[in-house]
Formats: sequence, C-alpha cells, structure tokens
Amino acid sequence: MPRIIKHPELRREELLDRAQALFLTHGYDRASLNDVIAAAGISKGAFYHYFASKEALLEALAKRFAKQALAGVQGVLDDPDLDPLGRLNALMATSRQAKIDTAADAWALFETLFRPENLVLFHRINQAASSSFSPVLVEIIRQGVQDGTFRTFDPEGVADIVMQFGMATHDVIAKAFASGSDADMDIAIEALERRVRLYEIALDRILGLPDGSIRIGEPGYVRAVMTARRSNPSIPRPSKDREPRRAPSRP
Amino acid sequence: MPRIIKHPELRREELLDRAQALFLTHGYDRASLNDVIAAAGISKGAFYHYFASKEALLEALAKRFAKQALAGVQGVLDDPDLDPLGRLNALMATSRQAKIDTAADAWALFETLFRPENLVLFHRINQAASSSFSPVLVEIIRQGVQDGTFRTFDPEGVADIVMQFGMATHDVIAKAFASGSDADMDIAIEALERRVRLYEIALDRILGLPDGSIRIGEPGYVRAVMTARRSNPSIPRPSKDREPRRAPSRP
DNA sequence: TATTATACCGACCAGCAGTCTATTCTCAAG
DNA sequence: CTTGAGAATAGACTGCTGGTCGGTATAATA
Repeated sequence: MPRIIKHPELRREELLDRAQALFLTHGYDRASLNDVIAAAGISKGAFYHYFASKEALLEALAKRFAKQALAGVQGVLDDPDLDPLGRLNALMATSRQAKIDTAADAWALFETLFRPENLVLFHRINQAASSSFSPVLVEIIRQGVQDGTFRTFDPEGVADIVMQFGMATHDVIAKAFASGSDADMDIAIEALERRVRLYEIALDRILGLPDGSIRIGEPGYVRAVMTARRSNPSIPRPSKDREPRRAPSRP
Repeated sequence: MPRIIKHPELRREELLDRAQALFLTHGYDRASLNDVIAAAGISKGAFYHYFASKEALLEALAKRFAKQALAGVQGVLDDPDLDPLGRLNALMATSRQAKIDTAADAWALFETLFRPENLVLFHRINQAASSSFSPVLVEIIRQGVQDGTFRTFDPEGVADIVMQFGMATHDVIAKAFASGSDADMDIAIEALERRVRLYEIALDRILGLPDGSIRIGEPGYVRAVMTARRSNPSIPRPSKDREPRRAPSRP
C-alpha cells in the first residue's frame, strides 16, 4: 500500500470520526479494531501510533463528545441576564434543542447510543459528560440556593440527580424508539410525556420550587422528537452478521 | 481427563458459582471462558452443553441474582401488617440489612459489582433485578396512592426513581470503597451520609410525604457498611496481569 | 547533506469465543 | 438383562481479535 502522510491532528480526528461511526452503528465491542483501521484507511502500526489501545480510543471519543456538548450550551452559561432557575431551564432546553434541530445525524446518535450493544460506549460518554457538566450544574444550584430561589442542602447531590434524570429521560425515549411499532407508538408517547412531567415535578420538589417551575421540555416535546424520527428514516443500523449462530440448547 | 458426570442441575449451579466468582473478581470481559471451564473442571464441550454462549451464561447469572434478591425480601412483601410506607421502608431496610449481615461474602459482591470492569455484569444484574422489583414497587406505591399515604401520579415512574436512587446509593458507597485511603475516608463517609439523606428527602417530596418519612438507612448506615469492610479485609481482588502493557504515545 | 524524530506499514502472536466430531455414560423400553 | 437413543463429556480445531514488533518512508533540523 502507498504510504499516505497527513497532518497528525487531522488524522487523529479522522480516526475518531470513523471510530465514532462504527462504534455507534455496531457497538464498541462488535466493531473491531481492524474495522476501524480499514475504514480509516491506515495500518495497525499507524493506529497504535495515535492510540495506546482500543480502550484509549474510546476514552478519547468520550472526551470529544463531552467537550462538544459543553460547547453547545456555553451560550447559556455565559448569559448574564439569566437567574439560576432560568439558566437551569435554558440548559435543559438547549441540550434538548440541539438534539431535535440537527435531527439528521444528532438523533441517530440519540437512538444508537442507547442500544444494548452500546452500553460501554454510552457509559463512557455519560461519565465524561458528567464530569464536564457537574461543576457547572453545582455552581448554578449553589447560586440558586444563595439567592433563595432553591431550597436544598447538598448541591452536588442535586446536580447528580438532575443529570440522572436527564439521562433517564433519554433512556426512556430511546426505549420507545426501539419498540417502534407505529401502532402502539401513540400509547408509548403518552407514557413518555407523563414520565417527563414526573421528572419535572420531582425536580421542582427536590429544589423546593413551586410545581411547574422546571421545564425539561414543553408538553409535546416527546412527540416532536418521535416525529422528527419518522420523517428521517434512513439511519445506519447494525448489520454485520457477527451475531450468535447457535440455537440455545438446555439439558 | 477422566470423565466425571454429575447431576445436570448441580453442574449448572456449580458452573454459575464459578463464573460468578470469576466475573466478580476479574470482570465479565476479562474472565475468559477458558478460565471458567478450568475453574469448574469441565471441558468446552460440556460448557456449551449447558449454555449457548458466554453471553447466555451472564444472562443466567443475572437472573439467579435477581431471583435471590427477590426471595430475600419476600417476607416484607407478604407481611399483612405493613402499610405502604412501612412496606417501602422495610423493603429498603431489608435489602440493606442483607448486605451488611452476610458481610463476609455479600459485600464482596457489593464492592466488586461497581468496579468499572464489571459494568456489563452490573448492568445485566441491575436489569434483571429491576424487572423483578418493579412490579412489586409499583403495587406498593399504587396502594399507597389509593389509601392516601402517597400523593403522586405515575406509580411506574416513581418506582423507577426509587430504584434509580437505590442503585445510585450503592454506586456512591462503592466509590468510597474504591478511593479508600483511610485518611480521607471519614470525609467521604460524611459526604455519603449526606447523599443518602438527600435521596430520602427527595423521595419524601416526590411521594408527597412529610420530610423524614422515608428511611433508606438510619444515620450511621454508611459508616456501618464501611466499618464492616475494615474488619473483613481479605476479599479477592483482580490480580491477573492481563492489563495494558504499553505506555501511551501521542504525536 | 547527514541525522534524528515522526508517521506509517504489515507480518506476526497469543488468546479468545465458539464449533465439531468422537466418546462414555444413563436409563427406559423391550 | 440387553440394548440403543440421547444426554453428558472431552478436547482438537478454527477464524478472528487486540496488541506487538522490526522495519521503512517522510519531515524537520542542523
């Protein structure tokens, strides 16, 4: 093979891009390193020049994700006109908006990220995102407590719960995506809206706010996401027949 | 090798026992099938006679866990003298008690289950446990709503949150185990107690109860667990030098 | 131009999950 | 008491995996 040399940072990004695509479509475990390097058009040696292991590649990917996510909400964090409650709501609205807006590829991520074979990938990203967002959330809550908007002790704990809920919301939506027989879709949507409302009220109460203060998404939020899906059908799906070959047999 | 034939169910249980020990000490991914069958003293062929795949073994293990856990709290569920709040508290106290009581091996599980290499294993067990406990929790909450003890819509959602919190509590404790430099241990314990209190109050409010109704654990709960640890030092820890060998190198 | 560090190549390796064929054991039907 | 079907076991074998290694071409430096 001809030797192709690229600027290292470019090559690194390219590698991350290919890996991201493969990990999302096939899952971290199922996508082999050989697949990745083949997709990137480089050799084993070249790969191990950039990353110490497959694991390290995953780590780098998670960090890039987290960085991008944080950058996406930077505007909200910098806005001096927002009070703590406003900032908290804006934060959640923005990260929601980001997902619906660029539906084309962003929700592909959304759907794929929660498939069982992506558990490891998801967990890493989640972890990285948490350590990025946690300090920010803590600061917002701390301010809210200070100026009397929120009434709670343990801002770190509440920040954790907020993120837990955020993730749970996504999870719950992803489940609907998975079981997407158009027939009972509407029932699923109903249930999901209810869940989002529950999380909102739960957060209200945990923060000592009057019910209805926290807005994870307007009513119709879930439906909007689900609709964005139907209008955008062709998302890469796992295909490779690396699946089990044997039928179970028990004594 | 001499051919040893055992009663199938016994062999199956034995296989699960060995697998459990290895998965917990080394992690699901790191413990190889060869390790498992070597530990169990059987051949590849015998293994695949009982389980269709390594994955299937994990599944079976998770189900056994969940079944045992549910059995452990059956008494609480059957007790006709408990009202919904009492039952909910007893449920949490019992599953807590089970962990401290048989500290010798139960907390080994407790600590190991949360190590990063056990993510997959943990997730499976958690999933299995959730599908066992969820209906039970839902029923308790539904009754509580009916007789006016609890004030919430969406019992399923609340049940999910309860389990989320339960898991998060464990997670948070496990983190302290991990960073166990005896020096800052006390600070960690303090933080953890606060977190447990937060979850309790959060649940109180979500369920529309007066603060202090829910008791995940008495004050001192975390400290008790941590102490049980120090008095019981020799727990199998991952050892096998299957770890990465290379130093990172970046351009 | 000579030297050194960086980017890259691909053959190679041990170990992995899973497959296959062959053997030995059990136990119920005849 | 035989027999034979099927359950239980053995272990060699396979394709592939993540990772290693010695080497080669290019860029940077002097």
